Amino acid sequence: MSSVTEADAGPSVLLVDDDVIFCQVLCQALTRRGYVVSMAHHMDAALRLAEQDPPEYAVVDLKMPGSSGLVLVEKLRALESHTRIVVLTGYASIATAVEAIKLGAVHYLTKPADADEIVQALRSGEGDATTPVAETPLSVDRLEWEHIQKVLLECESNISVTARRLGMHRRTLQRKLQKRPVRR
Amino acid sequence: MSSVTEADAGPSVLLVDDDVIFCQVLCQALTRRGYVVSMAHHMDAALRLAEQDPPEYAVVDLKMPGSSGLVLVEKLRALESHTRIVVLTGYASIATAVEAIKLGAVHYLTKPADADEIVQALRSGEGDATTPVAETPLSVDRLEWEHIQKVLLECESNISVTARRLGMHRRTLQRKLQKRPVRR
DNA sequence: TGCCAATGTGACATGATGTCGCACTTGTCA
DNA sequence: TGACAAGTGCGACATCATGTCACATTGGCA
Repeated sequence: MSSVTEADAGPSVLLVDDDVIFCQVLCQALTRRGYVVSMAHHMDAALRLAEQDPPEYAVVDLKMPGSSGLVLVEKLRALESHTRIVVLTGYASIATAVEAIKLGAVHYLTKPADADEIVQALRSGEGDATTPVAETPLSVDRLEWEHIQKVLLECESNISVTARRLGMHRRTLQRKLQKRPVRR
Repeated sequence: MSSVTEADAGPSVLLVDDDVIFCQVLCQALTRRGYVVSMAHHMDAALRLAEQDPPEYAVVDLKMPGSSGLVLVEKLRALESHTRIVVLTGYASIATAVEAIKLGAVHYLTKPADADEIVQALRSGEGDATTPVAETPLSVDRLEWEHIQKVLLECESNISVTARRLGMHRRTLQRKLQKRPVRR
């Protein structure tokens, strides 16, 4: 948890991601674009910063030590409902995307995403039904990933319970969760 | 476009999906659960039904002849903002999921999904709480089997094409098809 | 404090998968 | 009719994923 605060005006943005390097790079990119950036690498630190000075924007990762970034989205919104939050994760799933938007995130991006994309997402307006529909169905691997994520969310991220409900071995589930999701 | 309307009370639900068989099966399942179901297989028909009598619930597919189901979500909400809409699609993506929720859908599911899941989604987060929590989700194997069968059908049983679309090796697909009639 | 459930991780036998090759069929087209 | 492209079924084999057992650690609860 560190903070880079400059004296003058510029929209404030809070970065929350346990990947320190990633944070730093993104911090630079945003600073260069005129944002006043603060960073946190886990939930507690993020909350402390936000309580002290609620940011106008926030970029939060889903996979963090301890609890899910979804919880953070909820808390940030509770603290200051005008904060525009973008979820950014390398472990994206439809289940968490739906949840994130319901909790009030303005957008949901998958890593890798460049700074321009992120800025655009932060400022994006309401939805407008123009998103094209995929032309190919999900691959089996992807479908499995989505299903697992869905059940996992229903089980409040309890891996043991999820494994039992899916009729799969806990060890196997763990291994699948560690891997990054396949595209498509 | 047909409609199954019964005289008495029961929450009304509009099914919109160009897959006629799928619609009929789901219609039966919902009717059995006490819903008053009407069906449409493309947007115009759906809108006509909705204008005439806005439903309390709606289940809409994304991939339909003509325009995207997302447009329909928008229009249904414009017609009657209390309609609780669930998007259900075999061509899911994170982008459309985010868009659907922003447009006001209450949930976003990927096919295959069973009737219980759909009902649960329709009611999710509804005022009077009561989230009965799904008992046993489909096993991963079963899900995979259903998905394969669906795509195989779309590919007119062409195993090579299906394998490519599913991102799996043809040999593997063959083996899977030989083995399972699959339980549970 | 001891118990219980959940988690993260290592190790290992076994089964599933990706990959290549080949023979055979079918439909198209010059 | 022959050449050709695409699909199918199946054998073989190296590699990877899975199920299974074990153990240490953590956090809640009585």
